[in-house]
Amino acid sequence: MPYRRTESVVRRLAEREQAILAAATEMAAEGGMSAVQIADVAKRAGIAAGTVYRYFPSKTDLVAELVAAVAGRELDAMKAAADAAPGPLSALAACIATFAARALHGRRLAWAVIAEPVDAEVDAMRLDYRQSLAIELEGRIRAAVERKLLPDQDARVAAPAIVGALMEGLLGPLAPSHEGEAVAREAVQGATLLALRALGVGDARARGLVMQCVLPPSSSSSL
Amino acid sequence: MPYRRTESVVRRLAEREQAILAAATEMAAEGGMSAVQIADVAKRAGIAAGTVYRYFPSKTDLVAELVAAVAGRELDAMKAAADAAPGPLSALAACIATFAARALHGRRLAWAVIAEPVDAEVDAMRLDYRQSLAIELEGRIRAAVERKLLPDQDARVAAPAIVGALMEGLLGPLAPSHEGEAVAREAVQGATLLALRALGVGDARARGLVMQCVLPPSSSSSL
DNA sequence: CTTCTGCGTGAATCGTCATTCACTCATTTC
DNA sequence: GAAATGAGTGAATGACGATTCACGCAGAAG
Repeated sequence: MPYRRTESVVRRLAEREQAILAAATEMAAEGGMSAVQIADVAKRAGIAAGTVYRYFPSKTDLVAELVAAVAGRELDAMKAAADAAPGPLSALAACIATFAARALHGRRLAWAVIAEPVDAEVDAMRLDYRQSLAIELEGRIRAAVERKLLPDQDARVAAPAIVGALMEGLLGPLAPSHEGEAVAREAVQGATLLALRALGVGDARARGLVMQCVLPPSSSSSL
Repeated sequence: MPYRRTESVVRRLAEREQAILAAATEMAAEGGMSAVQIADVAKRAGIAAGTVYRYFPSKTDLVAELVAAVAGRELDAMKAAADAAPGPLSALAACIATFAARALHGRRLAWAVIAEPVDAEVDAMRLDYRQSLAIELEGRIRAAVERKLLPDQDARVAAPAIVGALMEGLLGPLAPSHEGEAVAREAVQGATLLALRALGVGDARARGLVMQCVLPPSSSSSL
């Protein structure tokens, strides 16, 4: 009978794979993408460098899974928040506020996953995330435009622009530090307000929407 | 008498320095920052790799000068456009439209200089540019807020957010291709409109401002 | 014309990481 | 328990680029 993996071995292998992924994610969250180095990831996961290659064919694949995992969580959160909203505009607001709040909470990781410099191959994976983000927003924008809740506009341009505004305003190196919880909340509200106005929601209406948005507690972290 | 550089030699040296800078800028414009490699830059400038180091102590310094040169031109253009405008809001609109139009024209270079991934040291230089951009906008926003032409807001957040929105909407990898002159113009107008609305200018008013903005001809390229 | 300074050269060097591989050891099979 | 399988190891390898340097040569000084 050929060699077969015992269940306990299978579990250990799966755990180890998760440990590697987790270690890589932590490295990214702490030091950005450039800190994700095989030797360091391996050390943090408590294994040898070569072992990483028993689980991931290349660093690119590892990073791709990392990005996919983080992106999936974030997109799910956005969709959930939006789908729970009463109308198209509220959904849009919820979507934006959720992204903003969660991104701000796991700031460095969000930046690493969405915008930080890496090599071309990894970049392709990140594009997927950005695209998913943009597409999610795009759909919500289109829905609102169709019902005349927003002025006519090209959602193809608007969606990425909103993503860019939030990234740069909240995450980018120029963004203020957002230390305390209160400050962070304010920043998220300000950014959301700005984004809604950008789409053509009037200032007063936008303020109302922002206030209605129960900001997701930072509990379900993006880490 | 000690060795002295003849005037003709001085000129040649200066020309060569410019040639290196120009070559580096072209490489960045064509292939992004990662294409700025000493060996290639040297080849394009018609010199040997080692020679580059007679003019720039390190690659970082070379890139820094590159960024500074491009940034200076762009900032000047923005300031000129804004200062020629009749009022604070027009100035803001002109500023944004000018940045958008010029960035779109030299798309790849603008992206390379402002947002593309590089190493930490080079990044510091780029921060300066982004900061200058943001500060320029920030001042204009503050001026408009003071005169009650815009709703109260934190210009520290708004300015970078606008830069981010323009970058991501017009330059980023997700942005549509903007082939023809007409399409590009439309994209710039759309982005400017979005930016103005983001700051709290009403949709109608914003459209008027955009229309008034005589978009700078693509003549004074950013290359 | 001779000597001297210093620019230009580009092959060699150095550093940084990802990736590989010959080997050891734990687990499985019989 | 012995043989077979494959997981884990980590030093060695390789690739990629920036940076250096000893040498040849053009132009400057006298």
